[in-house]
Amino acid sequence: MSPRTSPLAKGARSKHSGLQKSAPIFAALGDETRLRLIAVLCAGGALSIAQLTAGTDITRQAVTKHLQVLADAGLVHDIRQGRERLWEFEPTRLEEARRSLDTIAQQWDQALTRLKSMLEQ
Amino acid sequence: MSPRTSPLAKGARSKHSGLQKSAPIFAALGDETRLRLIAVLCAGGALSIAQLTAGTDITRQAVTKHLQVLADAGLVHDIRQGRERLWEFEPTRLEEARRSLDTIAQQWDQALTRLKSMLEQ
DNA sequence: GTTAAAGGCAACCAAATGGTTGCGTTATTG
DNA sequence: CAATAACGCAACCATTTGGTTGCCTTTAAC
Repeated sequence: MSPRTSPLAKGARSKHSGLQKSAPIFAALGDETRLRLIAVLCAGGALSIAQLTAGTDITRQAVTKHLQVLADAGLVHDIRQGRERLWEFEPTRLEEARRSLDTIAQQWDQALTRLKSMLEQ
Repeated sequence: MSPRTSPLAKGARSKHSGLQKSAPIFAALGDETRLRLIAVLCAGGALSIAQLTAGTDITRQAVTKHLQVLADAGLVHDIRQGRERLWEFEPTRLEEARRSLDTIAQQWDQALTRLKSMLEQ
């Protein structure tokens, strides 16, 4: 039997190298509170920390931390304005994440197509 | 001044309720190793734990744990076969995640459109 | 029927995460 | 200028996470 080549070997891995870059974006999206913040921000424009905290059951500090995580992932950015700090949604990185999921879905479809054509022979 | 209603209040939140459901999926995707596993699985069909471990610098146990996380999120499933346990990609939940990102992007576009039309008046 | 491969279980570990509280700073507002 | 609103900083905490090691079980191969 020919020794099965490992699918995760360096060579094979480099083909998918674009994907791993978006792991931090997904990680930032992988929290209910942060998803809620994103949803609110992308619907309502620039909001202050106090505004974003009102109506939640967590502390302002917790919200600040979540916003920082989102900012590190490039999903939001802040605008200093007087004694307030307004936060705004940033769509660029989200598009990256969308393209990543599209890539995966495409590869899956291709694999299915290949499998199908092999079965038809 | 009318008291600014909190954007995260229960009423406003229920409008976006579909989103929070996909937080666990994003969390599962939010790790480089797991993204790599997904990429390999969606390209190569069903693979065993040993195969998935070969070529990585982490332990078989670590891979097992990652696969379990992906399975909990519904992104992969396993097939017992003899002494092996084959893992396969499951596209359903990934589609959910895609739709979530689409929803966010849509809402952002709508917000921009509204803003634009307000500025034009 | 041994031997070796594939995997499961469980304990353990360090670091990251999600959250809190307390207190200090900056900027409005009256 | 005094009061207060909005925020920053830092310490602290429990839990989760990503990973390891050691050992046991199951299954295939010879």
